[in-house]
Amino acid sequence: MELETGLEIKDFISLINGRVSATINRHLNRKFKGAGLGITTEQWSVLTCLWEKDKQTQQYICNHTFKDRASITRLIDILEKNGMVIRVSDPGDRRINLVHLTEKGAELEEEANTIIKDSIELATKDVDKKEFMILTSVFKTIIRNIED
Amino acid sequence: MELETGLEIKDFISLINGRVSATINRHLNRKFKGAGLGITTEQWSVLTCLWEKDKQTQQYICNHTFKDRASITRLIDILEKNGMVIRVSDPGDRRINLVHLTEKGAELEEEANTIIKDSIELATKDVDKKEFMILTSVFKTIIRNIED
DNA sequence: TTTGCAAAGTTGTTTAATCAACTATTTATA
DNA sequence: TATAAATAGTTGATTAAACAACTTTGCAAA
Repeated sequence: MELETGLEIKDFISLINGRVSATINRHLNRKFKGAGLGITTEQWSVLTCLWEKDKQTQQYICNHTFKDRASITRLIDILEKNGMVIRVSDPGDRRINLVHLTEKGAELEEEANTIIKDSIELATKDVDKKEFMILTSVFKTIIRNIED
Repeated sequence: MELETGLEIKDFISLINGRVSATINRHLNRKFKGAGLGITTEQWSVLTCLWEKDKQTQQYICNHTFKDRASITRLIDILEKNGMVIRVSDPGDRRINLVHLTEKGAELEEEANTIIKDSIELATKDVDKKEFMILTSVFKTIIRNIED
């Protein structure tokens, strides 16, 4: 099946079914597990927000991870259960939870970043920087075209 | 954080967290739902195998959708429950199920493909064909680098 | 022939995303 | 001030992926 834009539909299917991101995710989750970090890549994406700036609201974490409120509630449930973060109710606005890193959660940063960095370098071996920038810009266009 | 390849780590994060494929998936699932098709994009990816050639084994469907056996078992459970396909045991090798399209399942093809086609054209508006080909080739390289 | 191994599927458990409905709190407005 | 609307977060239901353990069936080598 061919599209009016001249693109082949099957070239789009790995994007639809998320084969590339699923492969990267699987790879990284195995590395995390192998290193005994005790977190998944989804939980890692929450922690990156806090490593950058601790004590954020759940809403802030939603915006920065592109996940919805329900997903963040449940990811933080697990992170809290596993002792990586704690919820602290904001005394100034009691609707708000400020998510605090624990020492255990803070300590993961370095090792997690090393794994991420190594994996990205492995994944993008032989990928030209210019080509990667094109991919990034195509992504932005697609998101702009269809988001919400 | 910068990588040795000169790539920025944050440009890779939307790939890790699958933001683009998740956005496409969400968009398509809403279109399918809006049109009352009664299938998800994951179920659609199974059906595409059968529309191309009916009466395939579950293993064949695994290979062509890049999903694992357990996922295919459950997707076919749902498709069978909803009357889109039926499992028929192969008399020549009783380990094998041949998955048959029902009339209902076969009839979905045209409408589903129209939705897919329209959505892809919307998503790739203003995306240059040459740029899309680069994206496809970068994907192939990444998968080759890290798969299994 | 039997013994063992490979192949095709299934099932249980955990993690996650989506969507809709819900509570609690705060802010705006009439 | 009373009421409505917006914001922050939670919960339930459904669909899905990953992984390991499992059953059944077929095949090959000893």
